[in-house]
Amino acid sequence: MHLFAEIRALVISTLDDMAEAAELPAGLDTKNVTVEPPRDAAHGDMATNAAMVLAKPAKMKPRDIAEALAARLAGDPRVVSAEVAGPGFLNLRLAPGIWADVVRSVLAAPGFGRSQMGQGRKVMVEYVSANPTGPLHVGHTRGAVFGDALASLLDYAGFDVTREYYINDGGAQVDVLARSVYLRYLEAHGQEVAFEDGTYPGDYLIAVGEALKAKVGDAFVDKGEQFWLTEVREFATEAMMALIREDLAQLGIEMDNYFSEKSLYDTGKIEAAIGSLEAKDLIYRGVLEPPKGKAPEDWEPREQTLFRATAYGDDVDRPIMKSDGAWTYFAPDIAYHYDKVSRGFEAIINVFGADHGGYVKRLKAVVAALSDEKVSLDIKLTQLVKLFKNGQPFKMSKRAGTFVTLRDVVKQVGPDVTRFVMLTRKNDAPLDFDFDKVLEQSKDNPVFYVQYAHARVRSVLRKAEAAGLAAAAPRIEDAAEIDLAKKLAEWPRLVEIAARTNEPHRIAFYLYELAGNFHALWNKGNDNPDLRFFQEQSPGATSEKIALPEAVGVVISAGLGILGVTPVEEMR
RNA sequence: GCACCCAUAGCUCAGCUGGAUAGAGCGCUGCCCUCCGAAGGCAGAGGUCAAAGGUUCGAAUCCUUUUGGGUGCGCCA
Repeated sequence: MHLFAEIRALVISTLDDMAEAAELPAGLDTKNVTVEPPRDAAHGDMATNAAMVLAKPAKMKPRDIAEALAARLAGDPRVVSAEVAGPGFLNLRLAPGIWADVVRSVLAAPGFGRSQMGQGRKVMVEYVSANPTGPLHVGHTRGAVFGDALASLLDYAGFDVTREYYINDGGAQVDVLARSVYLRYLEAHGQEVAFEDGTYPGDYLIAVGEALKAKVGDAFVDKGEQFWLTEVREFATEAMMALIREDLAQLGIEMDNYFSEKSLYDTGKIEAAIGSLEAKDLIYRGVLEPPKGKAPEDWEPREQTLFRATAYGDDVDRPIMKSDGAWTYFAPDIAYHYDKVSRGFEAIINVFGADHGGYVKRLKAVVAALSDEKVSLDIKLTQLVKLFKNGQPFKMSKRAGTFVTLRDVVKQVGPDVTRFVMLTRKNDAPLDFDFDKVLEQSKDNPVFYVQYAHARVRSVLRKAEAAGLAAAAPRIEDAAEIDLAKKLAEWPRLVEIAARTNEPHRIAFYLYELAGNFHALWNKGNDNPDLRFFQEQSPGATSEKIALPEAVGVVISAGLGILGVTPVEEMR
């Protein structure tokens, strides 16, 4: 039951009736007609802007349309009253029984709030995609959680979602990794080594060096790079990816696919992708202007092979081949997105760190060009995470060895808290993460507040179960009960808004509000025993009362499920 | 120099394909809590939505310009 969709459908069909009866011109576009909860509860249960949206194309006064619409809507059994207000809003009051219907439908079948808006369309969410050169750190954590929750959200909204990780194993940085592992390997053989600039000195490679020794013995000792680089690179990359998969597993993240950049080279895939662009006359040889104001001291004009990105909204054309004839990093990116498009995804979403903002336009240009603008690409940038401990900023430094890994965070606060907190901000807003505050048990900690509401629900239901009682037809009468049921009715609508905007944080904020309404009702029960869910004297009344909290529990678990957070049965 | 993101209450932040008197938490002020569901509750004050123009029946939301902060900018991925 999607109450807002139902009432909107009622409004639209009523408008059609009016057109039929010549009260409105025929063929009006109703796509901008909305039915939404009014900001002020005094305005009723729902409001529609139909009259204002249609006034101009119908060449009528908004109030005239609104009044005619109101007269017809009032005939529907679900509508108690329809009043014209303000500039032409139509405020609807719904039959009191409707809130009990909402609660009943939450309990009637699993999946209340699941949407078909995706219609099974294939969408890819690419996220994390960290270089395979070390463990994931906090910055990656946010992208990982965001991408994963977004993927779940889209799945919940009826899309066919693929979660994918792009392994940057084709560039120079995996050579650096290989050399670093080689040094650890020599170390494992008892040699003294020095980590120069441009190598990774992290301790996490010690075990990899030892594992390499266990595998190949002394075969590579004191040999030139040409003897070992390829093999060590492969060995090291695999070791890093194993590490990263474990990191992701700590957060409950499981990718559907890991896509290797290296697999694009020497297989003709890059050539095929570039060829596709060439066929559209989007590849040419040319010379770029130097960027102004950046003072490139060694700038010299140079002819390069370029992709005509400006044809699709980018600021400049982008080089795809170096002067030595090798591909630039951008070429495999083109091939990778060519591959995504050819796998039949209708929508592609990439989750990047905010420092990759500069690539947004060129990638959009690539996808638009490759798909003839048929495939949409949305790039979500996640902003920085600032760490705090007891309110004090916590500085990260690789050099000082104080950089915080994903594993550190999960170890300290657990996967559920990590995930929820990472989603309590919009993706493009910076996030403060305080190791102490996120564990605080108080109202200003959303994680606790939402979990506490769920725990209270479970506690009530356990108590009822122990007394042999189950939920019966709900009675929703008190204002606090109605507010809570109304909030439940908003859930399907909220899911669709969140999915349409690719913004899973809206789920977290909704859950906080839902928990707030639930706690408010609970608190009212403190003063007014009639509002308690468990009625000591009356099993029948208890059965009627517990339907509402049970429904709240269902929606909270569904919402937390999207966020990847486990709902708790009790607090600690 | 250019591009992208951001700017909302003292603080941290929400704000729906543009909707009515812009919301929440913290902090602040006042009241309530011997017991019954207080790891609290209720109520209140607090705003030039960075600034100025524009679009429209209607703008925090869309467009332009300006200011302030962040990120990035040809043979590094």
